[in-house]
Amino acid sequence: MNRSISRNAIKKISDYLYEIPASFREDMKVPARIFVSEKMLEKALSDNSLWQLVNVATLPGIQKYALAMADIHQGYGFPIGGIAAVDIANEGAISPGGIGYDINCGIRLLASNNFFEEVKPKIKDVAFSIFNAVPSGTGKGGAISLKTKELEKVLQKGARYLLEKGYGIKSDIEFCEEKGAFENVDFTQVSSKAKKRGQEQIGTLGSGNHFLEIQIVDEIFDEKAAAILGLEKNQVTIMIHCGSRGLGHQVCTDYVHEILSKQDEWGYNLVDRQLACAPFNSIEGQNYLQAMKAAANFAWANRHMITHRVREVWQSVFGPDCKISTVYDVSHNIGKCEFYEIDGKRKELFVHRKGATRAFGPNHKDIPLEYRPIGQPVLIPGDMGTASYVLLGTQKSIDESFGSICHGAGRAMSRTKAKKQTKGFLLRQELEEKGITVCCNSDRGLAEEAPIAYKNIDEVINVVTGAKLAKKVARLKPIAVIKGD
DNA sequence: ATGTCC
Repeated sequence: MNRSISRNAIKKISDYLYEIPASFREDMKVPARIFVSEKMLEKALSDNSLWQLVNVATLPGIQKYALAMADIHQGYGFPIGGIAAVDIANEGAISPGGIGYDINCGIRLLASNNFFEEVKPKIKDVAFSIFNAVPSGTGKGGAISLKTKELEKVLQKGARYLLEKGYGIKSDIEFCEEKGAFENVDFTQVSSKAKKRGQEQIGTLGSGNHFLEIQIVDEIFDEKAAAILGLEKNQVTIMIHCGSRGLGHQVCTDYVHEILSKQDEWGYNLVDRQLACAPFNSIEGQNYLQAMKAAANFAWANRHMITHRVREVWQSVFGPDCKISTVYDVSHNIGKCEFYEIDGKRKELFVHRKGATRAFGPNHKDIPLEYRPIGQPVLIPGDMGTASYVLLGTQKSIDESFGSICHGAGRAMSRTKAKKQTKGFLLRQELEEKGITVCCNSDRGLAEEAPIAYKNIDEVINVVTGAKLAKKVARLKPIAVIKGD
């Protein structure tokens, strides 16, 4: 099978948009489009990610385009940094690979009411206290332990259940996508094996690229919007990047297995088995949807509990009057039912976002009232030790990319390659020399996430803002990195 | 991403 795609097959539409026409391969139902610069397109051609994007264009019921952003790289079946929307009423298919193994992996940004000068002298103290209060690393649990019935409440009510139990504050929920939970979720679609894996993992960070950073607001691009989001220059923020841990992973594993066994039954003959999908309206499709929603609720509860722990630590270090508030929480691995205009008709689509962040423009009803005039905050982490961005979604993103943009810098090399090319202890030293406190038990874990293993975040951001899918509000710079091994 | 292979 030829998986390489030649540059000649790709048509330039504008400086930030390229297209592989639907005529490129006979099984494509729609064109594949990638929001990218010429320079970054070269990177995308170096792995199988564009072949995967072409495969996505064959998905039953896919509408308009198979889309990818500049942070595209190879994933399970679907590329990471990709978006696919299918018509629910007209043979649309739901695919676990289009959402990813880490269901509702996402970013939460917290704002403290402290400034850099106040935090600087105590940075090691506060960073290591958070490192101790938020368990991290592969397979790690131990923040709290939930009984089966309690875990089931988390699956049904997400972060809202934890708020009822006395963890966190009401505004944490109000400034979270979906207000911290999908409603009316049938949690019985989550296997007992998945539930068991989740019981010890609420309030834990995980490993890989998951992290918690203490940051300062380094630059403001839009003073008015920043004020509405409660951000000022030199203010200290905390960014949490994690997902649904072993529970979400098990949900994906369970349903990929089930759905794979029925491809023939549904008359699907997909070019890559990793694209395995189910008719959206089939029993299996609906069961996966429910399990996916339950796992998403688990992830929101997870970030909510971490927020609670950070707040406790912050107040113990800087005093009880210090405030930690949730600026926003947004997923970048999720599937959602949303309405879009297709050929002049309003249609309900199921939008797969895999390593892609929702970026709704102003006045959308799903944005908190306070933010509605400016648009939805979009939180984009950079690679370790560089910078992260706060952006706002635009109407153009709704019109051109199903209300979505990128999710981060995107990997430029595999974890194994990164480990070979990097000395973890040197990287630790470099970060410390840049004034960044590093809380990580293993140098190997650091090496996997080395900046050279990632694309340049500024370039990725320039593409989405250049294409006017989002607007810049602020740039955040890390002063402490907390991560698992 | 992930009890990094039931």
